[in-house]
Amino acid sequence: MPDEGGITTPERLRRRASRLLAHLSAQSDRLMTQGLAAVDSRRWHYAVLASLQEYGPGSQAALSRRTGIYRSDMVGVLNELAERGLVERAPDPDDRRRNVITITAQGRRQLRRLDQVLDDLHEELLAPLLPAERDQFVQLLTRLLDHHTRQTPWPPVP
Amino acid sequence: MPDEGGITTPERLRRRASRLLAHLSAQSDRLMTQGLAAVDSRRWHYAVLASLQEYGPGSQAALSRRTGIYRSDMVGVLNELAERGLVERAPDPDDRRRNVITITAQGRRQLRRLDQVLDDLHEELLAPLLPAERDQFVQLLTRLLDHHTRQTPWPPVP
DNA sequence: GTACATCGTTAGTCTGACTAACGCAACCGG
DNA sequence: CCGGTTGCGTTAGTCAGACTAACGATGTAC
Repeated sequence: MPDEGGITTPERLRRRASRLLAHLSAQSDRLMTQGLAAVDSRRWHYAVLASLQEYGPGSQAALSRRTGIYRSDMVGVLNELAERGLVERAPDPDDRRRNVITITAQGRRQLRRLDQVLDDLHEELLAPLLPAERDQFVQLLTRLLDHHTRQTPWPPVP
Repeated sequence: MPDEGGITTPERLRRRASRLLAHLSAQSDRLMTQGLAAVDSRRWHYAVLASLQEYGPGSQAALSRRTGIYRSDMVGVLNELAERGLVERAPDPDDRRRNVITITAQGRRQLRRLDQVLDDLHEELLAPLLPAERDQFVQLLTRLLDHHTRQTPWPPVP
C-alpha cells in the first residue's frame, strides 16, 4: 500500500501559485487575526482607522472605497469601532444621506498600537526572507494585484 | 472635504504583505472558482484527483493529509466526485475503519482537462510577470509556506 | 419635476477553514 | 485477553471574509 499515511503533497499542487497563495494567505490571516484579537481588534478595524488617519474624516461609502471593505460590511465595523470609542459617527449637515466618520484621540492611540502589533506580526510572517527578498515579494504582490484590480472594475458596480 | 470620493488606499495598507496576500488570494480564488465551474468542478476536486493520480488509491484520511483538506470537508468532496463517476469509494477489507478511494478512467480524463484549464488560468493570474519572476514568486511563496507549516503542527492535532 | 444615482442599512448567500463529538475499528501494553 | 488509546469516517456547527439584493431616504441632472 504505497504511501498510506503519507503527508506528501503532490507536485502538481505544490507548484500551483493559486494553491500556494490560498494556503499562505490562510496562514497569514490566522496570524493577524490572532495577534489583533490580543488587543481587542480585527483586521478591518485597522484598515478603517488607517484610512481615517491618512485621509481625514469621510463618509462610510468613501471608507468602503478606500479600504476595499464592502459598504454592507462597513456598518458593522463602524459599530464596533464606535462602541470602543475609536471613531465618531455624525450626520453630515451638507448631505443628509451621509454620515461623517471621524477618528478620535483614542482611535489614534489604538492605531499606533496596531501599527506596532502588525509590524511584529509581519516580522513573523516574513521571517524566512531576507530584507531584499521581502521587498521583492511585496513588489511582486503589488504588481499582480494592481493588474487584476485594474482589469476588473473595482468596486464591482453592476 | 478632502478626498471625499477618493478610491486611494492608504500607504499603510498598501504596503502590508498580509493585505496584499489576502486581496490577491481572493482575486485568484475568484478566477479559479469561475474557471473550474465552467467544467463542472471545484478547487478541491482538482486537489483530490491530483493526489490520487500521483500516489494511487488511499484512505480518506490520507487524502486529507496530502491535500490539506480537513477530513470533515473531505466527505462532501468525495460525494461530489463519486456522483460524477470520477472516483470510487470502497470499504477496505484490511482495515474496516477505512474507505479506499480510487480514481476512475473518467476521473483521469477529467484531471487532464483540469490541468489544462488551470494552466490557462495561471497564465492569466501571472500575466504581468516575466517567466523568471513567476519562478521567483512561486519560490518565495513556497519558502514562506514551508516555514509556517513546519513551525505550526499540521494538520492541527489537538 | 421626473429620472437617475448615491448613501446607509438590513438581510442573506457562499466558500473555505476549522472545532466538537459521535461510533466504530484497530492497535498496544500489561 | 482486556482496557486504553489512537485512527477513521461522518455529522453538525461555528466563524470570517467576500459578495448580492433590495430598501427607503436623499441628492443631482436634465
